[in-house]
Formats: sequence, C-alpha cells, structure tokens
Amino acid sequence: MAQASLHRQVEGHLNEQEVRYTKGRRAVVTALADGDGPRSAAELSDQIGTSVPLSSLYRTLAVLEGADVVTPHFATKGLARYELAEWLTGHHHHLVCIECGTVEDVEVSAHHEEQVTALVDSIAASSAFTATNHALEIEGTCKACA
Amino acid sequence: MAQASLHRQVEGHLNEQEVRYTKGRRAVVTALADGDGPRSAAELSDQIGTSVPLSSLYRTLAVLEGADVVTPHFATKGLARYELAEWLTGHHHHLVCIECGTVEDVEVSAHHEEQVTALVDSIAASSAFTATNHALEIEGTCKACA
DNA sequence: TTCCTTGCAAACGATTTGCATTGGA
DNA sequence: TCCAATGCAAATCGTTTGCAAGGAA
Repeated sequence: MAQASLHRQVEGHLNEQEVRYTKGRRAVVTALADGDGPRSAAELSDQIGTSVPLSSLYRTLAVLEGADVVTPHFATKGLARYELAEWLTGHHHHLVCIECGTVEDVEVSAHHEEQVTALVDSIAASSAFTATNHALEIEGTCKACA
Repeated sequence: MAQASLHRQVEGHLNEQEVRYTKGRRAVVTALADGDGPRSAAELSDQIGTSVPLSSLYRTLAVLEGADVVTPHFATKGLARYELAEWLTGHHHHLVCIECGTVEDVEVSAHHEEQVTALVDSIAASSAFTATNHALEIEGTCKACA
C-alpha cells in the first residue's frame, strides 16, 4: 500500500475516535509499514533511529492498539511484537522461526482461507465458543536459519 | 489419560535423558494434567497450593520444557503459559478468550487436521520455510464470558 | 561423598507510571 | 489558554540467577 494512502486511512480512523495523529505516531506507523512481520518496541526504536524513549514508544503503541491501528503479537519468548491491524494490511498468517524468533507474514489463497474459516466455524460451533478471529501460526526454521 | 499411565510415560521419558522425576516435577505434571489448557507459573503455584517458590517452579518448568515434557504458549499478554507436550496429550488447537484470557484446548477431526496440515505444507513450501509445527489459535469469547 | 535439586534473595529485562515540560488546536 | 503528548526517572511485573543448604544415589 502506498504510504500516503495508508496514512490517510489511519488519520481518518483516528479522527473518528478523536485521537491525534502526531509525529511520533506517524513515525511508528511508517516504521511498521516498512518491512514485513511484527516487531518489538526495541526493534522499532532501532528502526526509527531518532532515539525515541522506549516509554514514549510503548505509550504510542498502547494508543494505536486501543484505536485498532496496530495489534500485538506474542509468539516468541513472551516479548510483545506489533504489526498494523489487519484492516490495513489484509488478513494473513505467520511463519515463526524458532531459531531467530523473527516472524514473517504470509497471505494464503482465498481457497485455502475458506477452508480455514470453515474449520474454525465448525470448531467454535461445537464448543459453544464465539469466534471473532483466528491465527494460524506456523513454527519452524526460516530460510536464513536453515 | 489415567494419572498413573501419564506419570509412567513421563518417568520413562525423563529416565532416557537421565533427568530425575522429583516430587516437585511430579507435582507440576499432575497439576497440568488436572484441568484443561495452558496455565501460567502463578496459576500453577496457586493450583499446587503448597507454597512452592516461584523460582523453583520456573526452574522445574525449564527442566520439563528442555526434556520435551511441557511446552510454553504465549497468547494473551506476554505471559508464559505451560501445557503438557503434545506427545502426551495429543495434537490440539486453542480457543483463546479475549475477555478473560483463558485458553481452552480443542481437538479437531482427522479430516480437518489433514486439511490444516496440507495447507501448512503448501504455505511453507512456497515460502522456503521448514515447518515443524503449527498452531491454530481461535480468538473470541468463551461460554462463560458470552 | 558427589551431584543434582531446592529455597531464598537479589538481579534482570520488558513494560508501565508519576510528574514536570512541551506543543498543537 | 488548555489539554493532550512527550521525556525522563523511578517503579512494577514476570522471570532468571547466584549461592548456600538439603537429599538422593
């Protein structure tokens, strides 16, 4: 997605909730849009470069999470990693490398996604569980670590 | 699974690795076998009751994890929750309640599991990723919170 | 005796919070 | 002007580690 379009969408979304789209928040959204897969606060700090205090970064992430612009992800070592919400990036799944801990996004074909959705609905129905979302986490070894 | 059979399996497995099956380790395995879904160190401590120091609990969990008797799970907050390894419990997936944070295990039919496995293999193959495991996490609202 | 395991307390790393300052509507 | 956003430092929380004591082979 073009950066301009992304920022426009985020800005509109934040405006509806009367949340300001400040420089720091823009920087985090830009960083998340650059590159693939969820990243931790420390990784984002490195990526943004301009020595943002971690406390501010966490506060920014909390605001963006509350506004449904980013979503947290916990797969490796209990460390929180963040990514743009799916309404911005599209639905996807994760390849989690057990060696280096990085997480890569993958989109699956509509056909396969239908299978997953059908399976999820069937499981939820038989467990009296109301499913709102699902995540297929694939663990293994990434190309770089193989 | 009957407790006696479970403990026999775990004991044999630990013996092969020359790891002792001590009272504390037995208590953790018993606690995990009682009840459904992964639990955190604090929850296990409460469940076991006899004021085990958390540090010992974490050490026990680390040993059992290293011996492939328990596996950690990170879904809600960044908090680590543990469950018995799948070779003891059977392969299953998770229903994660976004209200109360509890995680419930669900087994899926062989037919559905084949679909998931086929999908995972197809995704991994097209991403040069070596998949060793997968987890389908279903998020939503549990019966109690609905 | 010789290791391995445990308890306790201190250390650690990730994340959160209090408070004073800055900055935008 | 006024409230929200930020930076800094201190606090908190889950988890890990050092060290001395307890226990099994």
